[in-house]
Amino acid sequence: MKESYFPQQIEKKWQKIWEETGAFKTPDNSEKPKYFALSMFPYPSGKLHMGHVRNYTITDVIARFKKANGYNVLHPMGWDSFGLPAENAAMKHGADPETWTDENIKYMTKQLKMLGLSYDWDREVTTCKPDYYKWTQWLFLQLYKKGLAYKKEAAVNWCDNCATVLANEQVIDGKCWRCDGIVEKKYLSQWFLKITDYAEVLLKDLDKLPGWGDNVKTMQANWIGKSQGAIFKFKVKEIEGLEVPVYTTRPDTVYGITYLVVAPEYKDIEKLTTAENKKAVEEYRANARKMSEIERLSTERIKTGVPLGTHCINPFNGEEFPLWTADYALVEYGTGAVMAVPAHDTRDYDFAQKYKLPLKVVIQNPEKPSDCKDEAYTDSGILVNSNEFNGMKNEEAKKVIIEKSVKEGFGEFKTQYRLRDWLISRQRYWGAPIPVVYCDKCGIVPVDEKDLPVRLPKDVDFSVVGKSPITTSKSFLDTVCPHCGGPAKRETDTMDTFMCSSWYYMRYSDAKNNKKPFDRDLVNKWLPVDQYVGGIEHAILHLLYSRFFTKALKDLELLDFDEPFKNLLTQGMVLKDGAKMSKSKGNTVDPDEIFENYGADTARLFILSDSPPARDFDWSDAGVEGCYKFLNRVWRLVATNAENIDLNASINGKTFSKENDNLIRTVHMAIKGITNDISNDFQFNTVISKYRELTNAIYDWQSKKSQLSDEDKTVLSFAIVALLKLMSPVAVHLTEEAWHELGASTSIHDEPWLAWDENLAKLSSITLVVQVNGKVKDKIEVDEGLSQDEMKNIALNSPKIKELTTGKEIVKIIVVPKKLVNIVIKP
RNA sequence: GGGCAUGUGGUGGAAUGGUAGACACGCUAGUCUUAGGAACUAGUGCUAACGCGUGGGAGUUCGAGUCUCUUCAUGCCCACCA
Repeated sequence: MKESYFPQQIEKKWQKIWEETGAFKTPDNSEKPKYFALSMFPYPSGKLHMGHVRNYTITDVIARFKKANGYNVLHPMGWDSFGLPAENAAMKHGADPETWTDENIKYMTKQLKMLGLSYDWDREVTTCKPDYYKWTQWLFLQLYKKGLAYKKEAAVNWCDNCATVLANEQVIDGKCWRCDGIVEKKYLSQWFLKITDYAEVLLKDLDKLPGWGDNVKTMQANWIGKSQGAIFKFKVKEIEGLEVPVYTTRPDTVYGITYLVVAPEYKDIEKLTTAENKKAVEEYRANARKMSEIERLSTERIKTGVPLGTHCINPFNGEEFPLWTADYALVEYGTGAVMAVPAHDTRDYDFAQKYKLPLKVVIQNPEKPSDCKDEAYTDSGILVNSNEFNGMKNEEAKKVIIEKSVKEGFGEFKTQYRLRDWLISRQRYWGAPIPVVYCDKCGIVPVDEKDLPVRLPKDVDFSVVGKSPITTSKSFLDTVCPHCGGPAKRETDTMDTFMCSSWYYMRYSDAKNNKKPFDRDLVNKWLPVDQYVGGIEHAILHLLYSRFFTKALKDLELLDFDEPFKNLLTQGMVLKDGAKMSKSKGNTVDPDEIFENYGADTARLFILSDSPPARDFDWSDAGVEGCYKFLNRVWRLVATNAENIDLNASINGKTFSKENDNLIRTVHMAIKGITNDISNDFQFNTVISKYRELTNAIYDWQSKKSQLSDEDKTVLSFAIVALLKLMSPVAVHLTEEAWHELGASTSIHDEPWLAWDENLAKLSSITLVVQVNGKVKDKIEVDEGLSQDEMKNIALNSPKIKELTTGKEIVKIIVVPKKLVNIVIKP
């Protein structure tokens, strides 16, 4: 065995052998229990970045660990390959998006293979291929038939740069999530999925996910945004028969209303405006329309509004108050109208201050009454000025006040969600065409299932501006109506790529099926995903959509489970010098260079070593170097001892010298510690520190031996075999090469994981810690298995302790078995 | 403004309520080398020392990095959602 470590040669060699022998193929049928380990599949942008390396290494180590522990592991990979960058590249370089995407996939596949990942490539899924998007389209049709996909005219988020609409989830601070362009509101007829039908169950079932982090769950819960309250209807004084309904979560403050606000886009606003106020209201509304989302959402912006001239009547007490329009009321939430209670709501307070509107106190803190002149009182308290409800606690009043409104016919209980329906149309080329046609006679008609897929046309002009390139195709647009056979036009919108990624993990269970998206038995066998690993940036978008899809497909009886991902690990970002790696900052590290200079095993080891997976990881060149040196150290340890190592040596049933016994104990402790660290939240950073501890221990042991006896060789063999096996999920190539150099003929990756002996996984002696008043004052080496009294005596007889306790009154003595004695004295 | 995280040496980070700083990076000496950015050995929280030390302040406990309250700072997510 060569004493020098040449990762590049070793890695290429084994990658080839593994591929040729089909080492990572996953059979559908196996006696073993299943385990589905999944990384979020990448967008084929061109090259892997370190975030990918981290993500896939984490999942790969999990997959290999589970495989060694007796599971039939499904560990697939695929490509989220529809999307705008391909189209932009096409526009820039004149390349076909398909060619551009294919080339990227080819290159990135090569990189993934160089990383030594244990994927079953037979199950590869590529969302832009017709054999995949056919089924995305098919699923759309099933949702359409079930009434979960619909088209409607709506104010949508429009990004001019990308010339397409965006889902609410894709608008960040009023800007486009992709290009940072300013998002405007436009009225367009668009396709939506009815995710709001599932709002309640999507919220409630978060409780079924103990394997998800609370941060992700609260983010989803906040996004769904459930609130409970009431709708009250207010009669308009000037107009017979017209009512303005409002949604409120504070029905207890209903006696404190002093005005009412409707959104500028409110449907009845023109009717509610008097002739004198018409001009001012029109101006205000025109201005609101022009404002971008960013300006409008700005918190710092001072609230503005204008009166409409009309009034409403409070049905609870007959009071009259004016109607205003102001853009702090949102047309798309609740009813688009708000009852304003300046005394008990900070926004209403600010507005009332500005326009000198009155305020009326109806909730009081009995300990600290306030007239609310200086600020709104928004905490709980006792009702005042509220007729029969005076003296009630406001939390109790909420219910009875709504009950009164229900009984008298002007109100109802109402649960409201902030979640909106999912807008899935995109006016872009590189996506799955929405499979419907428009017929003059029959209207919207779904494409016949047997005619799927609706293929993307090739005869398109990518240089067009301001509209989708797909509309330039001559072959695509005209078709016949599947219903009446008459002439019809195809839908030119394509689907949001998040549709494609909402079900890809199901396709892995039956990737080659050309009869259906997946076989029901196979999807039920492999899913849900046992461990999903990916970035926190998908906490809302992808993960919420996927949960919705799973529930909808269950209702369509295509599968039998209701949550797609049992356990979720959200990995932290990869940083360099404390900042996120990005091309614009110029602080990226190219994985290819790392593979070339140090090898994949070093990259894998390092990316797991410094931080726990959920935390951000700071890339350092010195750290890479350190990992490379460590692998060299391991290699040298094995190589210099190759002649002394017998893979078949057994320590069972033998007794050993003290120092050999100690090395055996160290190995058992390492097996136990590493197994527990992986099982417990995948703490790979401590796993790797235990590799180092074990390696150091073997070197130490060896440095005390000038010559090895047969017993020594047996113990050394035991330790080295354990070290290699424990390291095999991480340093996949090095351990395989060493394993074979030591004479094995089968793969180390087919060896079972190691078991430890609880009696050996601890030190033979213990350190007795002696404290006085909780402070450590002495440490004494003692045998294990002392009685509590013996421990106490040893502690009290220690010279250091005697010195401290002489002449002092001992109040009590605490003894923790096998650990410590704490002597409490009076000071 | 709301929610969720996170605060431990020069740095990344370890610590079932029981020896704080495992394991590394870095640094300082030294050995071996023509040389070393290789390898190995020793040291490395602060303090001259008594001692002091897990962002600050309180509390529970025989004992707190860990539990409770409070406060500050940083990061992320949401944000005029009535």
